[in-house]
Order: sequence, then structure tokens, then C-alpha cells
Amino acid sequence: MPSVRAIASKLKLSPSTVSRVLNNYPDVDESTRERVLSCINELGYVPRIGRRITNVIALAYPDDLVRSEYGSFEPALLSGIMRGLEEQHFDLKLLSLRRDKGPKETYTQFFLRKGIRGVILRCSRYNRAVLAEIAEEGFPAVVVAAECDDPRINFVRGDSYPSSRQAVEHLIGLGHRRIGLVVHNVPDTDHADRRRAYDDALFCKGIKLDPSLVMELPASVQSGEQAVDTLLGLPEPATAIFATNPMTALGLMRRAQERGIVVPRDLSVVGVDDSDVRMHVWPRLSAVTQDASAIGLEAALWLTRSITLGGTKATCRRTLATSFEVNGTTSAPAALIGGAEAWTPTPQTSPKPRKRRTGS
Amino acid sequence: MPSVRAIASKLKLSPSTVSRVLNNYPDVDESTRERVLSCINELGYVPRIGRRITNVIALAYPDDLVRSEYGSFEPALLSGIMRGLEEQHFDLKLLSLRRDKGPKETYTQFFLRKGIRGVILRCSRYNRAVLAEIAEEGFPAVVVAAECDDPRINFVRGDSYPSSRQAVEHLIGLGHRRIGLVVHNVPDTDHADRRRAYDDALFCKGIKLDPSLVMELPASVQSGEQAVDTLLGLPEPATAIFATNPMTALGLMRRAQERGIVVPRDLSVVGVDDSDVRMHVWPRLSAVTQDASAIGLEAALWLTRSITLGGTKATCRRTLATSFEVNGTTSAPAALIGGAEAWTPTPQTSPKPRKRRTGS
DNA sequence: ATAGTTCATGAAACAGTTGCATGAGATCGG
DNA sequence: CCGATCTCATGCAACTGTTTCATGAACTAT
Repeated sequence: MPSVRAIASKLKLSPSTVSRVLNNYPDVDESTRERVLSCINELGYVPRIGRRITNVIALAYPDDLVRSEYGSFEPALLSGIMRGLEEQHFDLKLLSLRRDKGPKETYTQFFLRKGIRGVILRCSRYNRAVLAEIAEEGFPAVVVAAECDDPRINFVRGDSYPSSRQAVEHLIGLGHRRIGLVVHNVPDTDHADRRRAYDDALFCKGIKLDPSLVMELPASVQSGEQAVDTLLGLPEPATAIFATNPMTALGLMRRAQERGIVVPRDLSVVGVDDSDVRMHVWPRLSAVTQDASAIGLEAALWLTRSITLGGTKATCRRTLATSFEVNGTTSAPAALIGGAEAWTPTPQTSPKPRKRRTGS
Repeated sequence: MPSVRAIASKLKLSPSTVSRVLNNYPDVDESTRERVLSCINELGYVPRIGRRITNVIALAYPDDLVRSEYGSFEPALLSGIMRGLEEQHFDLKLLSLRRDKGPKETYTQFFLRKGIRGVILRCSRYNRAVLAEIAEEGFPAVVVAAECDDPRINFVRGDSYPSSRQAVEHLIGLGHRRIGLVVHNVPDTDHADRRRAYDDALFCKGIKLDPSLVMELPASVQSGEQAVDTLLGLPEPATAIFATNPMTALGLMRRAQERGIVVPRDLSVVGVDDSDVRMHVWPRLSAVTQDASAIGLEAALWLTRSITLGGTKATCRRTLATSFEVNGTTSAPAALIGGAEAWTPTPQTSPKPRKRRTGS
């Protein structure tokens, strides 16, 4: 268990210099810095306070900490993480990779400077590069809610492929043939899974994929609203829409109601839910549900255990099951119930809903 | 600037003993512990790493970290806090007061042990006692989103009285006389304000307060649903409901829609929103809006500044303005529009909305 | 060429924590 | 009643990491 002094003496330097490297001081020679960093990387330095080894984990966000568009995912995730940290008595620090990481500083160096033993990464969008870099450096890290092809990267995520496929097959089983899909406009394994599930389900049921039914939009309420307008405005309108994130699903519901489109009579909706947003609207959303809290729990447990138990360099590639929950927003398409009387769009700002058609 | 050694020599002890007291070791005599703690309290010890003073703030939750019922308040608050910490380069630690604070440990001791310089308190429910204790000990702290009568306690909150009153007066101005109120069942300054606003607005307009219109319920979606059933089931049903928290407002909307009650024709709804949940439903909620992010920002700024600048023992009693936003869920009561044809409840699980009555 | 400046580094002093030793008092067995 | 033993509280010393100041080398400018 190397200390600053151990590293210093190994490199024939003073502890001061090693400390300066650790803290990213500007006045240390570049070659010396290199030597110290590589030695640290090799010997596996861990930060201490006095003689005690620190037990702090970070939850790191590449960009701004919390985006409102994430909805209720973050609180649920945090709650799970906090539960998971209890066992090994770790604390949690919130860290913004954007804020005070020096541009020339390595991630390892940054984390050590902050007294961090391991990091849970909330990798959102454009930051695959960050992951690759951290994996390359070998700092203890686990990514939540995103898969990575890189075999060095640990992750805990929900595998939403099976339930997404189940969801689309459910729609097909109800008689839907024109099923819209709204996916995040930024490629992301989670959303890629859901898209693949959509493609596969359609293919296996012999339904030709219509590109005009697939929209790539930001994960926001506005996107859902836009999707309703677009997909129902097609020459052959969609009779069902699968929104691969919670906010977009809410947007679908909102816009449908605004336009007097009765869900599920005129339009079936399937969403994705990280916590319990699906229960907050009427009808309750049929949705692919993912337990963000469980993801946080698993990630925190694995990370802290692998740090304290040490030794094993086993990777963590956990995929938690998601489930498809049928609630009130899916039913057979109107054409099947009401015969030829197809629904016609009536754009307006005030509600003009129709009575529900009873009987077959 | 006292150190462990300074305190030790002042008390004729060894640094070890002082350190043991700070870290809550069991094997130190009770009288010695008392002496050390009182000395620390008096001299104002600050935790250090090596020779550097730590710059970590904690966001402390009395109970479990995040409750789903808070909805989107927490992410917005966190986001604001992180922004506020940038200026003085502080880090944030998440701390559960429930988890590893020893029962005999003082709060000051607990925070110092965690290397914390100041604490932002998310005081939710039954923990006034916690606040009083921390204030008594004099540890740098600021409470967010809750006022406290205790003059020693610093807080940053939204003052929702004026906009709540505005909201109720808006309803009265539209012609409503039977206005329901759903408040949190646990007394809390925020909710007390909103209730007072309701009382005052009614009183000033000469409307007698009907206790059967006031419900005290948990801040949840279910409460909103329950409130719709109860308040519209009265002999003289409510024509408008003011829900003093976001989740309950969502529940109102949900249940109204479920029962085919058209908002705002049959029922006007006013909610409270901490972020932008009001935009996620249709019609958009008329709501008292509070900027949780701004509250976090102000709290973090004040706390870190008062720590780094030191000296001034000025208290922080900031109340940020909230605003009342008129959106689509408030209108004149149906009785005024449609004449004598009062709305009658039609409980059912499927939607049976009516066409909107046009004209006067 | 010499003085001044900048830069990299080390020595020492300082910050907190822990392992081991020590001594006082209590307890227990004979 | 006395010695052995045990527990408890504390101190010493050794060990963490960080900062201040001094020092020497190299470079620059007049």
C-alpha cells in the first residue's frame, strides 16, 4: 500500500513533489509529472486522511449535474445508490466532470485529488470518450444505465430489449399494424435496445418497417407532442406509438388529450418508466418499467465491495430485468372495433373528446 | 485556527485523544469527551486534510435520502446547489443523518468527522428537533424550502403566501365560492403559508370557510384522487380545488380525467410546482410556481460565502418570490356558464367526457 | 559578464490518525 | 487480605498528506 513518501523515495523525489503532482500544481516539470503519474498508476495509490484510507465514492456527471429532462430517474437512482453504500460504510460525493477537472489532468488524478476511491458514472450522451479514457486508466468505475461494448467497462443497466419487444408484440397482438416509434436522437445503448426490439418484433410478425413511423427526437415532453402531430398526420396514420423514454410518453398523452384523441381508443400508447410516473396520468400508462433505484443499489454494492475486498479484477456487467406492464393506454385499434369509421384528426386547442364506443 | 494538537495542548491531552473524540471512538472517558467537545465548540475547529482546509459541503437528509413523493423537487434543488458551489470551489457530499450518526454523537461532531464545513438541510417532516439541535450547536447550516421561527436558523425558501393568495383570489374572481383545499397532513411552514393564504383570501372576500372543504392528506398522487372524490361528493360540491403540492395536483387531474370530469369546465384546479411538472399535463396546470433550483443556488452561495469569508455571523433568512401562473385549468364555474345545469358526478372507470359547451 | 528572474525541487513544519505501550483502577481467585 | 489479572483511558511514536520557505540551476536582460 504505497504512500506519497513511498512513491517519492522510489522515484528519488521528495514527498512535496509527489503531492504537487497529485494536486495538479502547475509548477512541476512535465517529465517529473509523467514519471510520478505512471508510478502511481502502476503501484495503485489510494488517498488517505491521516493514516486512514478514505471511503468516498463519487457519482460523476459528465455535463451538468441534473437535467430536468431526466425526470424522476435521478432521484430514484440516488436513493438506490445511498442504500447500496451503507453496507461498506462509504460516503457519496457528487462530482461534475465538467467543473474543476483540469484539461490536462487525467481522470485518475482528478478522482484521487478529490479523495475518491471509486466512481459511479452517469454517462448521458456524447461522452463515450470519457468512459474509454477512464477504463483505459483502470480507475474503479461502474457505469449506470448504459451499456458499453468496451469489455473493460463495468456497468449496471436494465436490459429493456425483452420487455420492449414484449411491448411491441403486445401492440401487434392487439391488431396494430401502424406502430410509431419515438427514440432518443442521440445513440445510446438503452435506446438502441428499444429500437432493435421494435425492429425485431415487427420483422418477426411480418410487418414491413415504415421509416416514416420512426422519429428520432430529444427525450422531452415537447418531442412527444410533436410525435403525435406527425405520426397521426401521416397519410396512413399510426394507431399506436411506443415512446422509449418517460418524458416523451407524457408528451404523447398530453398532446393526445389536447387534441381530443382518446387514448387508447384512438391511439394506443406505450411508454418507458424509470420510477412511477406511469401511475400519475390517466389512463395509467402501459409501459416498459425499469427500476432505477435497483440499478443504483447494484452499482453501489458492486463498486464498494470490489474496492474493499480488493484483489479480484472481475468486471461487472449486470443487466437487470425490466418488465412490461399493461395498463390502460393500450387496446385494439379503433378500426377493428368501430369498423370502417376511421379516426380523423381534429386539431384544436379545446378538448372535443367523443364518447367511448361500447360493445363490439 | 485551532488544530487537533492545539486543542490537545490547551486541555493537557495528547492529539490522539482529541482525534479519538472527533472520530467517536468508544474508549474515551465521558468527562474527557465532554471537555474536548466543549473546547472544540468554543474554539471553532475546522477539519483539514494534511495542511489544507477541507472544502466540502453536505446536503443532509434527516430520513431516507430521496422520497419519490417529492417528485422533481430534488433534482432541481441539487442542480441549483451544484451551480452555487462553483464560485467558492466547494464539493458536495450527500449525507444521511439517519445512517451513521451515532446516537450520542452531536451533530457538530458528526459533520466534522465527515470532513464537512457546512450543511444544507433538507428538512422534511418530523424533524424540527434536528434543526433546533444543530442551531443550538452553532454549526454552519442552512435549511432549504422550510422556514423556521427559530431566529438562529438560516433558511432559503420560497414565500408562497402572496402567490397562493393570488391563486385563491383568482379563483374567487372567476366566480368560485366552493373552493377546496388539500394541504399536507404534516405541518410545515410552506404548507402553513398556503393554508393561511387560502383562509385570508376567503375571509377578505367575505366567504365563510367551510371546514368540510379542507383536507389534510399526504403529498401524493393518491391524495389528489381521494380529494376529487370527497370534495365533489359533498352535498354542495367544490367547483375548484387548490392542491398545495405538485403530486396531489397531478392526482386531481388524473382522477378528474378518469371520472370524466372536464377541467376546467367542471372543476378548476390550481397546483403548486417546483419545476415544470405543470407543463406535462393537459391542460397545463394553473399553479403557484417555486424555483427549486434558485433555492438551491442561493443556499449554496450563502453557505459557502459565509464559510470562506468567515467572520460575520449574519443570519440568512431569504425568501424568494414565487409566482402564480395562470394556465389552462382555471375558468369560471360551470354554473355561471351553463346556467342551472349543474354537473353531476358519474363515477366510472372509462372516460365519458362531454362536449365542451360553447357560447355563454 | 553580472544581476535579476523564473522555474523546479527539497527540507522542514505542520495537519490528522492509528498501533502499541503504559499505568491506574477494578475485579477476581485463593 | 493479597497478588494476579483484566479493563479502561491515555500517551508516545510512527505514519499518513500538504504547505511554506529556502535553495540552486538555468535562463534573460542590460
